[in-house]
Amino acid sequence: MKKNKFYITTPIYYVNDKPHIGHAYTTILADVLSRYHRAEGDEVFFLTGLDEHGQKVQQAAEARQLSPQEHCDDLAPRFLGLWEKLEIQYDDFIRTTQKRHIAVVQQALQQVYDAGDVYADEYEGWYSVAEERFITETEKDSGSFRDIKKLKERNWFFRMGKYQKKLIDHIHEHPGFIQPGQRRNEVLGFLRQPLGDLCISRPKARMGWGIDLPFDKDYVTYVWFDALLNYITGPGYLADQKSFKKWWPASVHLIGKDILTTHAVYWPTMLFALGLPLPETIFAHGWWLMGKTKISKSLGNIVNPLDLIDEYGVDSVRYYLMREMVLGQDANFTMESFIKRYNSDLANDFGNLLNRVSGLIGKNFDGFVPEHGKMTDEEDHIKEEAVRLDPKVKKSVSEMRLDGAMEDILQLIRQVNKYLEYQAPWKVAKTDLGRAGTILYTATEALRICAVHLFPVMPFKCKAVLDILDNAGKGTQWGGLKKGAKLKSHEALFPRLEVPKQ
RNA sequence: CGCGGGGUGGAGCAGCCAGGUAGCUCGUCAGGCUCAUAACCUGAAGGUCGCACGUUCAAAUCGUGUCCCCGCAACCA
Repeated sequence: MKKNKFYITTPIYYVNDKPHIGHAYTTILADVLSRYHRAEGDEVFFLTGLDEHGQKVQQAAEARQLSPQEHCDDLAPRFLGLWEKLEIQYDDFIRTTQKRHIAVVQQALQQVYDAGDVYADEYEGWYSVAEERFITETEKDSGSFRDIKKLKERNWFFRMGKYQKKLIDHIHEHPGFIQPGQRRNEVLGFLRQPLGDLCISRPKARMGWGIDLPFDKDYVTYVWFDALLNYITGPGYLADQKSFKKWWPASVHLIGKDILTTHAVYWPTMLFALGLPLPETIFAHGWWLMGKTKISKSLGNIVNPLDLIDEYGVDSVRYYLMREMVLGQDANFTMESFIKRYNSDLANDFGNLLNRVSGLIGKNFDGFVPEHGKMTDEEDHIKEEAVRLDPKVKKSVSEMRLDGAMEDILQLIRQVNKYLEYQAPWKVAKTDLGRAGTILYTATEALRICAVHLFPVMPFKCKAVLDILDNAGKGTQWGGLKKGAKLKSHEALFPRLEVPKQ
């Protein structure tokens, strides 16, 4: 089903540290999905940003002897720099210290307060002096916290429990609300127990880096209540009604599995309290585990996948990340698997196919894409598969199965390699140039279609392919290749990586 | 018995919901081709689908039990 508007978000990243692979993965995934939707003609709004309040930020700033704001201002460009490097085409970059966001948080708080969903109460629990925060009973029992004491503190609470039934009903009525299904079950399991209320304040005496509660100046807002609201600040809640109405509710909140509860429980109840519709989908992906990467002398001691970008190009890293992580599962990052993917998929199959067709067309047709003659069953079969690829990829993308989409495309590329093997245009050309032309046209057109489908994942390399094919059409329909187009000479698209034998 | 997910040839996954020849990628071995980035193509070896019972003409697929791994379990991004 085609939608006209697609509003996708990443979490806003917490700036207590430098950006890492987890941030990069979620953001690339959002970018790839955005690009697929744009390619389908959808209007897209892609929001990402930074979560800059809270205790951890305050502590990180103190450790560097900076003010919290200075600390954030210093880290923000690092994220922006990485997004640039990763070719991320976001539409808006939000920082929770921006005026527009502070205004939304305070007005939202006031609204919820006025509606009677906020009350003050004494909270008593175990407090870790070293960590400067309350810890859970489980954490206390784990014994990994020293210097703990019972502490009683007055705080403001949001009546989250009030919306428990409504949330459960919503999840039941909207099977796609929390994905994958496994996570949905997890949330439903969590909601089987009574849902308590949420503490949404922190006394300034203890933690001052946050947004003032509008109804009590001695407190700042709990960081999650602040952060989640970014999703409505972005499209213009309270500031630009027209824009907000156009974009909200979000199509997809992409998140890591570690922040499922906040997004699937806190956030929806907050939206209920604000009288706003819920996002269509909250999608929790898995984690990148740093597997046992063998250290190879010739490849250097690359331990951070982000370092691969400078070495092997942003496109191959984007491809690897999209291809290697399955749906909502965890994935292992290893140098071996990266090289394997790169060589087998990108160098041997994709890049090599380009060389084959461009080389053959160069030799036999002076580099001009030949006219195709009569299509035999073999050509019809390739064409049929190329046409079928479009709905396949659309389906995989709509289900967030980027690994499946990549595999679908690679299957066609392999099939074209096979087709060439059987048709052997390098032989046919000697006796029947017309027939060879038909074969090469078919292979090249199929390759073009694959490049178009791979474009959202590998924008640089796929643009290069289309350029080599003389500004070939960007459509996924058969026939986008210009007849008589002059192919450009080129280097290997993905030079094979040599791995020394162990 | 807190809730949930998973255990499939050397590795990583699909198949399970709607039972009926166990599929894909990588790796290994043999062969072919030689247009191409020592790439590409074909074939082969390799799995009692964690284990045990049960339902059924028939189970990786449904049910029960059991072992192992993992995730979640509220104020912590």
